Amino acid sequence: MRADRISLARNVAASGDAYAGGSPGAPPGSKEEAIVGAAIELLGERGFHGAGLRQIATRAGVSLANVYTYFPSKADLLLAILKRACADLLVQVQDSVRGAGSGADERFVAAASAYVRFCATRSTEMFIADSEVRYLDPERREELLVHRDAIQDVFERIVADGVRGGRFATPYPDQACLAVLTMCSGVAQWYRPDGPLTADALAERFAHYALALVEEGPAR
Amino acid sequence: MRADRISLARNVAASGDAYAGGSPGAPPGSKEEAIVGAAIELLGERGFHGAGLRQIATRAGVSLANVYTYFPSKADLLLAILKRACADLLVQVQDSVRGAGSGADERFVAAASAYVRFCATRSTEMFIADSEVRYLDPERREELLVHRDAIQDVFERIVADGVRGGRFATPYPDQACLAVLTMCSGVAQWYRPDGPLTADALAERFAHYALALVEEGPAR
Amino acid sequence: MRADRISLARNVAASGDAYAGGSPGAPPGSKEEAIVGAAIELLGERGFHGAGLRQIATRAGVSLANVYTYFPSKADLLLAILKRACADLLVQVQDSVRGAGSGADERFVAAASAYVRFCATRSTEMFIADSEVRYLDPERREELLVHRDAIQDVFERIVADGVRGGRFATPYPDQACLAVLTMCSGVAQWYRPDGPLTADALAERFAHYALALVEEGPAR
Amino acid sequence: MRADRISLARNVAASGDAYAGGSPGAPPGSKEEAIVGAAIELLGERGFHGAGLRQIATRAGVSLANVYTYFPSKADLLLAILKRACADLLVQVQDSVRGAGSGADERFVAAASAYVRFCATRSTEMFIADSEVRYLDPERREELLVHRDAIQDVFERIVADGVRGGRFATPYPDQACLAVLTMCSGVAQWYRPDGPLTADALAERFAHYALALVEEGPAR
DNA sequence: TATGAATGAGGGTTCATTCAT
DNA sequence: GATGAATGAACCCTCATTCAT
Repeated sequence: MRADRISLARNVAASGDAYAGGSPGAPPGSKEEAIVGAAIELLGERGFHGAGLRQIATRAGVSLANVYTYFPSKADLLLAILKRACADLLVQVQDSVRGAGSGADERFVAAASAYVRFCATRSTEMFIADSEVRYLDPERREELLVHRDAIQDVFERIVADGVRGGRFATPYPDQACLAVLTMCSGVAQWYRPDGPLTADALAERFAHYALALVEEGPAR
Repeated sequence: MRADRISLARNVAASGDAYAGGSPGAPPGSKEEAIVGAAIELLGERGFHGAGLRQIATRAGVSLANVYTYFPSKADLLLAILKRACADLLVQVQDSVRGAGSGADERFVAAASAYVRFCATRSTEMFIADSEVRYLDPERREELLVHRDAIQDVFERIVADGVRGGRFATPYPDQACLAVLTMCSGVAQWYRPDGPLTADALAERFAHYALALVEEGPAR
Repeated sequence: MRADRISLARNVAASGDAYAGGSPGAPPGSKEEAIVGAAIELLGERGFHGAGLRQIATRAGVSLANVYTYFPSKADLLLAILKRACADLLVQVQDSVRGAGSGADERFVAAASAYVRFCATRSTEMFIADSEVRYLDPERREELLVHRDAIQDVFERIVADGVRGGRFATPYPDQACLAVLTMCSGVAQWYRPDGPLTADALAERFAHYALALVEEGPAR
Repeated sequence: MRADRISLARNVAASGDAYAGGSPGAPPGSKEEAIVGAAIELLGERGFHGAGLRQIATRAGVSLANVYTYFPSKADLLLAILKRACADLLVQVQDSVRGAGSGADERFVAAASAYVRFCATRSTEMFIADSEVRYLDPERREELLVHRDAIQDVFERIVADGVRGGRFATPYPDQACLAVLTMCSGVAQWYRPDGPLTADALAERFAHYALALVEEGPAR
């Protein structure tokens, strides 16, 4: 087996990529930020039920009880992390689309590559978002799904446009969209910043795959 | 939003698809089988750390202590489940490939559709395999990765063949393979047997996407 | 101040009178019995919210977790204690009434003295019953109130009889009953077995007071 | 069961009668007064160990830390409440006695009815006084018992007078006194201002019972 | 094979209290 | 006077596991 091969199996969820900030909410250097950072790490490593608040507090250099100064419950801590990540992702995708040309293919590539880039640079959060949402109670989960559906909408609209305009030949646009998002989201499961590909290279390549999935054609 | 849309976000990991048996090991109707079945359900619903042995035992209609008659630890129970699923998957993929024509594209379609079909019919187990392997200790995890790498190998060999024979145009065969597997594995996260697509239809469609990803071409 | 005076204030709820068994349920010498005994003591000393399960377990010589082998929750432990006490009390009062003569005054004296005797001999449990019921959730509380209302009924029926027969002159039979029960129940708050009065002497005296409250008269 | 019956069991310690002021110490409208009021409510509802300072502060509309501006500890807050209630009670009983005729029976009725009236109008505080004193450390408890013994003294002196003058026939004056106080104190456990009796009516009736207990006789 | 009892460790959460601002 | 932040201890409860029966 070649040593540089990215094994789908062997790359699942190691730990360690630090929380690098993003959208505000917690001033950098604050205890709240430390808690969020530690929580992202530990939730990524051990999952929602496997990560204890005691460990999170310890890693954040904070007393256990003080976590409750910032987050009323463990579930709310998870929710806060995921809401921020989803909001950031939506913004980046939308910005990327806005900055692209007017063709459906250009906008689609922009969306997909922004999505993949985010899954790579914020991989732990995106990984958590995929794997731990289900442990939120319905009420909290709904808060998140709004964002996630919004993102899915962005893709589906572009693809629908592309199909209408004859640019994409896929006979099942939404199915294809789902396949695209599934494929791209999977990146968060195995991407390592120290791997053979940079986030940008990865994004470019997956955007290429995405185009293939919607069967972008030379039709003009 | 159309009612029949498959929301990537809203379909993550509900519970309930019953364990229907598969490879032997536990005679049907036995307590061991009941335990495995209950464990699959609960691991799917609550994850490894969220599912307690008490709940598993209760749902299986077995006393807690009796679980230890069949499995020496919780981790071994998880391992047993995943090993069986991976072995079954490997067998089905290999059988399917063997039953296909000799062309790389035919074998590739056979492999991908068998893979997807398995992810759909045994979705809970495959979902667990994706999300909970990481909680196994390295030793036990290694037992599993052998199977999973074997499957990845099957795909990579076919694609390499196809590229050599000029049937597939992808410039990065292994990357494409990874994308294919990621995309197909994702099916286990959102497939519902009561959804709009049968497992077979889904398999056919995703095999089609898979071909697109390796850029199967009309070159001959 | 005379040394032998019973101060209403100074005798509130010291601790220590051991649980001496009563109605079955837990075999004597069993861990369950030890838990119940320790719980009675500690609930008497510190109240429901003040008594920790750790202390109870420790005093019972049992591990904390093992308490849950016998009682599914702290509230259920309290409930079990109170149900048993109330049931025992009802039985003793009814037995005592049955064993008395047929006159309302005789039956009333029998009931009151049995009641007081129980409040004295099982003072801790009766004290808890008075002071901690309110911390039970409505559902569990209702289970208890059935018994307690049954006891109140016994008294009210006898008094009503006595009034009808001209034996009791009280113009407000139920009010008087309430006063009687309040007065008798209060015994559990200050009675000490090492005090100047035996339980029997106390019972006799309070039965006398009770008669005064319903204004038992020389009418015949 | 008649709907208007006062069930001894069902009337234990509901919550809610507001603190209406009384002796000074905290200017009306002040934060201190709000804290005391909220504390009375919550101590009545949940008991000393069940009522948290956070809840008290919240209900008082005050920050948690600010509670410590007025009371050095939770125990001191309880002490302050009970001292004030006991002092008020003593004053009212003494005033009532002073305003009565010179006969032992008149003074006794005055004392008892004042006592009951106080137990009814300030029922929550009196209820707390009965049920939560025991959680005070000995030192603080002693501060209270002074007041409570003083009240008991008032009754015992009157009864002793009455016995000496042949007005009361009870052979055990102090025992009877204890029974009277127990019975009257019990009012705080079940009296509801929206019940069938006004505080005044109740006081009159219980004073009547009290007379019966000391066997006030037509002897002259 | 099957089970109830037993346990140490740890789960999330709340406690009364302190202190710098 | 007033507050948000911070903490160690304790809360009730559940965990995976063991063992005698």
